[in-house]
Amino acid sequence: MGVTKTEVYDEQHNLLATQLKAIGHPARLAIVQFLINQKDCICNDIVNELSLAQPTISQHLKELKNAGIIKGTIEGKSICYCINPKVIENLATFFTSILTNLPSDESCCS
Amino acid sequence: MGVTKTEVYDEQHNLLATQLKAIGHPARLAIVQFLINQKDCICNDIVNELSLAQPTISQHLKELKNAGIIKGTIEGKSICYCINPKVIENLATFFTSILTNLPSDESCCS
DNA sequence: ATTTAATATCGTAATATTGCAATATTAATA
DNA sequence: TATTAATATTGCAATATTACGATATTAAAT
Repeated sequence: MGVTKTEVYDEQHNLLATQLKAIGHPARLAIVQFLINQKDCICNDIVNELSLAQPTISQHLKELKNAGIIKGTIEGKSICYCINPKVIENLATFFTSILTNLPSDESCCS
Repeated sequence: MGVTKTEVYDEQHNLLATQLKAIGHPARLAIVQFLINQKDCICNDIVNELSLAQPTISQHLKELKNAGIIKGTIEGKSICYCINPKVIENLATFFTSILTNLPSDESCCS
């Protein structure tokens, strides 16, 4: 089949999964980290940085944008892509809350 | 092609991407959350909880295990699967560090 | 030793993803 | 308005993922 049965889970789950999946690719992770380190964040710089063709990177940027990880604004001939702090905050919260909810006594799998 | 060019990125990147990708699926996310809420964490319970067939869940558990997200120990007839706190801690750190490294002034994409 | 219950593996069909060359679009500049 | 530079879209081949039925394995219980 190959189709993820999204209808089985609730909205929150699917949203979170979409965001994690978007960052869960080395190219897109590299793009995210590049955006963090950079002040000016323009696609062509990324093309020079990563060993991927321009269309490939454009596609990855699109996916990151669809997932809400980055925002893009047209800036003349170029485009300015930036991290969307809210989504990152969400993800940070998700993982830290897992940590606090873990049973402190390792009764299992220890 | 369909092949991710992992050789283009460094080890750290690929590892992180693997872990994020593993959790970035609604079924596996649901499994992780189920494990958090549960004391006894046995596969058959998950089968009853999620609307997926047993082989499908077994496969997802395998992927989570391969990515190091969960650990499993045989417990008689059943298996006890648990969250691996170290990996979750890593991921939490990753996202919180992104937040702290973001430029406070929204000079871009504001 | 059989049976039963829990989980894993195999095989396979359907769909998704990755990557890129070719091409299109868009906006600044000459 | 032609040219150029930056990015997006299209089309496609190769591979990966998802899901599940059928079947195998494993260990407790009878």
